[in-house]
Amino acid sequence: MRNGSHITLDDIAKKLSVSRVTVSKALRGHSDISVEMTKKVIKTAKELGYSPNIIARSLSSRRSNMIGIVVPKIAHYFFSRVIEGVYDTAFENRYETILTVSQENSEREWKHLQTLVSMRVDGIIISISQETQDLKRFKWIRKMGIPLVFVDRRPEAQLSGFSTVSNNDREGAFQAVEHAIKIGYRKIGFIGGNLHINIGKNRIQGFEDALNEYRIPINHEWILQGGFGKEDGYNGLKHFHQKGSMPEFIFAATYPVALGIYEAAKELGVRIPDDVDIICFGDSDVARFLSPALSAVRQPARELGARAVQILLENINNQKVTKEHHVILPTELVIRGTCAAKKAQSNKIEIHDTPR
Amino acid sequence: MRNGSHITLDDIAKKLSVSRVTVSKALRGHSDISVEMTKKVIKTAKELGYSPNIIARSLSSRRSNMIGIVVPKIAHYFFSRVIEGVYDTAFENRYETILTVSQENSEREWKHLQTLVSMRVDGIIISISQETQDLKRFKWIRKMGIPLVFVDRRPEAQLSGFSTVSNNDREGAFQAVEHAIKIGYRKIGFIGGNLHINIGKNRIQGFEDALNEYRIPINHEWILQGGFGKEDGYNGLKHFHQKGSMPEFIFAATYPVALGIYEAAKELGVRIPDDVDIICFGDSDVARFLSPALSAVRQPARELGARAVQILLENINNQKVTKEHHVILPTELVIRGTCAAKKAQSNKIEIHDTPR
DNA sequence: TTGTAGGCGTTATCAA
DNA sequence: TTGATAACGCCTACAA
Repeated sequence: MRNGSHITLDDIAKKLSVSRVTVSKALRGHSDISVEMTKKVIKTAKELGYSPNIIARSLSSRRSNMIGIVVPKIAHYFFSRVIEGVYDTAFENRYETILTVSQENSEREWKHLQTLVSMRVDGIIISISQETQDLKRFKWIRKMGIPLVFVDRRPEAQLSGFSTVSNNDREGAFQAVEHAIKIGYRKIGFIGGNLHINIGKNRIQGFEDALNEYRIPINHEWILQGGFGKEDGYNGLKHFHQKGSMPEFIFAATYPVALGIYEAAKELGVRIPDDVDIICFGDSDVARFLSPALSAVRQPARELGARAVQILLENINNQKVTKEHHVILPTELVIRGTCAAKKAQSNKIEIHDTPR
Repeated sequence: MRNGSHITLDDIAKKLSVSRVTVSKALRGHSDISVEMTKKVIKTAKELGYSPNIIARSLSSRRSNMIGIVVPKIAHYFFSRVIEGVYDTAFENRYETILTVSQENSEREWKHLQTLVSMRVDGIIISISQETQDLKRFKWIRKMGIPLVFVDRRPEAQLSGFSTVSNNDREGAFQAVEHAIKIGYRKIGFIGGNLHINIGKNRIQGFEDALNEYRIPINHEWILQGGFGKEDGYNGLKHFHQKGSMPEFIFAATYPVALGIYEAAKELGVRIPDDVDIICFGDSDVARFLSPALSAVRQPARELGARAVQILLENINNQKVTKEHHVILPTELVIRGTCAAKKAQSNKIEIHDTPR
């Protein structure tokens, strides 16, 4: 908002010697106004370079036509696709999207939520940070009467009154681990996630379910939880290596975790998939160009975002009937270079002598 | 902006039997107000669950504390890093960022710019779409008195009154191609970009300068321009293949272009780097895990965004002295698997029989 | 230290 | 079909 040089409705009204209201209505194509008048108004608005003041409009109409979104990260394939879905869908529905990024920091997330409320967004979409445990903030939002939809990540704890859009995390993880078992792996580990967030909980659930179903004992030394980032994968593999106890196969809770594992493996001279094989939850556009090509549980990221917006808009427009929706989209197992077939020498590599 | 249930300054004022102004000042820590009063106000504000209405504040103060940013793409390593830099820097300066995405579409970009102006953002950062040629929109913004800074992509045509932040595109391209020449390549091609955008112009300029400097004739059949996307790389390589005239080495104008080349190569059975070697402008976090590991001209993407915000804020706060800044950040050549050494058999592969 | 008056640019309501 | 008036919630300037 700058040097007061902006043209206002009054400017147009004066020039045309009509009232401000007439101009306002004409510009919005109100049927009240004569066609002739409308044309005149639009013409001079253009001439004067009129740009409607959305802020004033929002204040007056008590409707901002903005939705807010909070994500943990942005330079991250999954989220950037989700965001894309959100933006495109919102745009199609003439909504502006206010993006905020928590950087996996719970405090920052809280600040962003408060800001979005202060901006009087009409609704909020959120995928929570890996640190977030506090439910108060969501109850507050609910009390404020602002519709909120969770995409992908949400608190695992009981929390009603919000719609959710997510993947079938348990099933996706199950399928991946089942596949690993079927090609012969038995020493199977898990890196990433945590239990207070739905995706962490459900993905490890799928992991355990698969092992149980095939009666494979779970070795808790091979389960490393914490966060969803690259550093978690990196530290995880290093940890296994250091302890001299490496699983043959690792299920990575997210794509960044898998990247971290690639990174550590390279550094340690651990060969993928020969020494440790791997699959992860979450695909990426470059996964098939990686060396080795990374297998993954593909999530319909873009659609996740799109659905979230649709549900949110529905909530916004039917404030009274606001029922909860819980959409679960299926995943798809994509097998590439990793997790393709168990390498012959897998029992050759032993605990104490990680090669290279 | 919802069901009118929001607490306002008046609510707090009434409860405390003071005036609205007192509350407003107290909440903003104005020195006018007694410590005691301030405490009381803050306390009841908290009790009532007060959330300041930023919209009203903006309208009244004629300052939105928002900056707008327009980028061509979001699920794109470079831009997501730029955006990250913008967000973090804006956040540190208590500015909210309104992100819009043109999806490489000039019309959409124009709409977004109008929306940002309508939102009365205090300033705008933009990296233009590959289609954008029209300068009128920028002149309009200038006339509106809204500071605007170009990051990375801007119109190549003469346009004054705006600050710019970019890489040393010519130099970066030059170094990359020079490197290719030094390791022995002579049949060198270029894919991506176009001449009406600075980065397209400068990168090919660097390319040509390098060839000229080393007195290597330029084969225009091996220069393919158009856009900056994956599809351009993909179509580019296919085109070379189809025509039966393949360079030994390709400089890709962007990282997505390189990915497109990888894709096409895989499909066609063209081997990288044996049949065609490659380097691209723009690094990525996974480049070193690609097969083969992709060499690149690294851009300080995050810093680009950060600097743009700094300059923009400076422009916003010194509306009068608003001088143009033109920051050019250096790039860094990162050699990995590709472009590492010329393969011996390079003159074996001939035009008509692209090997398997 | 606190309060009053006026205005920011729109829209909604009701009257002409 | 048009217009006058009163919000919307806050801030600035000035007065008490």
